[in-house]
Amino acid sequence: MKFIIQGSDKYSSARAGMLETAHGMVETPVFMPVGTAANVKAVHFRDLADDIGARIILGNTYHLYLRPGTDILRKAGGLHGFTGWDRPMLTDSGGYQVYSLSDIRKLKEEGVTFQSHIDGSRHMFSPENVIDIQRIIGADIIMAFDECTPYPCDYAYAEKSMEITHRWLKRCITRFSATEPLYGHGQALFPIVQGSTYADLRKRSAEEISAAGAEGNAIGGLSVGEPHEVMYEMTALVCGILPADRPRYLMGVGTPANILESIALGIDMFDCVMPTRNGRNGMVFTRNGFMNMLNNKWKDDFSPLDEEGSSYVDTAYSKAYVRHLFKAGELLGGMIASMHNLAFYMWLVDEARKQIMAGTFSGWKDTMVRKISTRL
RNA sequence: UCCUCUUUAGCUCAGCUGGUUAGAGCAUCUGACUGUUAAUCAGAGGGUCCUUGGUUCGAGUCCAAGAAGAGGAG
Repeated sequence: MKFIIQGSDKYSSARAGMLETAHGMVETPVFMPVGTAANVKAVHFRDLADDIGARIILGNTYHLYLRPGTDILRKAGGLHGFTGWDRPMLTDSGGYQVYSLSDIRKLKEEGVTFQSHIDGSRHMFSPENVIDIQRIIGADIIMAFDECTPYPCDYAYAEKSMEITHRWLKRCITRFSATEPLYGHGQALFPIVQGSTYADLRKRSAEEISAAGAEGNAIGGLSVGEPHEVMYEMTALVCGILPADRPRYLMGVGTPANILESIALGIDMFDCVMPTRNGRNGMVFTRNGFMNMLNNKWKDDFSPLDEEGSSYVDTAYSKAYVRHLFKAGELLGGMIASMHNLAFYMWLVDEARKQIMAGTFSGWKDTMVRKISTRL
């Protein structure tokens, strides 16, 4: 996997790049729509590719392992074969589920035992089998198995957790090196920096992760409830240590403003459920601010959903109509909002890229952050 | 004409032998959502308990009369 830096901002750490994966080139900064269970919820793959212009999407080891399971995925030729999506993919390792499903799991040195949220059955994830499963899923980029610490997290636990994540990384790399891709295309393994909100832990983790010499690096354990300033502080600190010539991936982030601020700190890759989940719940992001489509004020606003939007849904449907769909509990509302929001996120990172290349990123970013943070 | 039943939030209804500030679901309005256990979750507003009179320390609840609606008989 190759990463070429094509431009960088004079007044911030923002950069524009090109990531070469087995399934094609990815221009950065990039936003990866979250497709947990072999689909991006409420959005067709055709729309995701053609209308939204998604360049790379995410899958999830935990969810795909439980359902449909590795046998089916193997027979289907991996997740690409199963879904028909022929662009790049990245899979998360299940580390986040260790955090989000914390009431039904047990963490030990060997790995994590957990109960399925679907049927309660007992399973175990270890660094080794998480790599094996991700070989079967076959994504272009796969993630190391980590523990995503909650916020707040006391220092002692954060340190202990970070250390186990580091030990797990070594085991992930060993297993990764000892195994081959199954479908004739290469895979890259990204390790994950942890350390909660403690600067010295983040520094140690970033150094340890950098030393692994991976093709790209991720920052995890942020955007779990900590104040934005803390998130930015940790991101800046870690970006200053991670190798500059490799892509940096800030996991799970975030709001449109979070993304622009983090691009300024040197992040190249993002993923977040926000455009799709919040979209299904009636929230629509635009370059002038965000709207809750359930609000009464849209009931007779027949103007386009977003006259500046790039998706066809933006002008095909009015605000009043979309509000009606949400009020009526119609599925189409969530589909329209998901499509619009993803297209908006794509526009946001594309525009950031253009501004970086043109040398105008910083000023544009400050204006944009103000605008997109406004409630309409 | 007579008999029976019903009347409580915008809607559909709970509310015991009378006893704190009359509740629920839905609807309405608002908020939350960050590597998806989420088309989810949370909060708020909203009442002449049909009317009038009575019994009682105290009535949505008991009594009387009336009103409106539904069903039945003639």
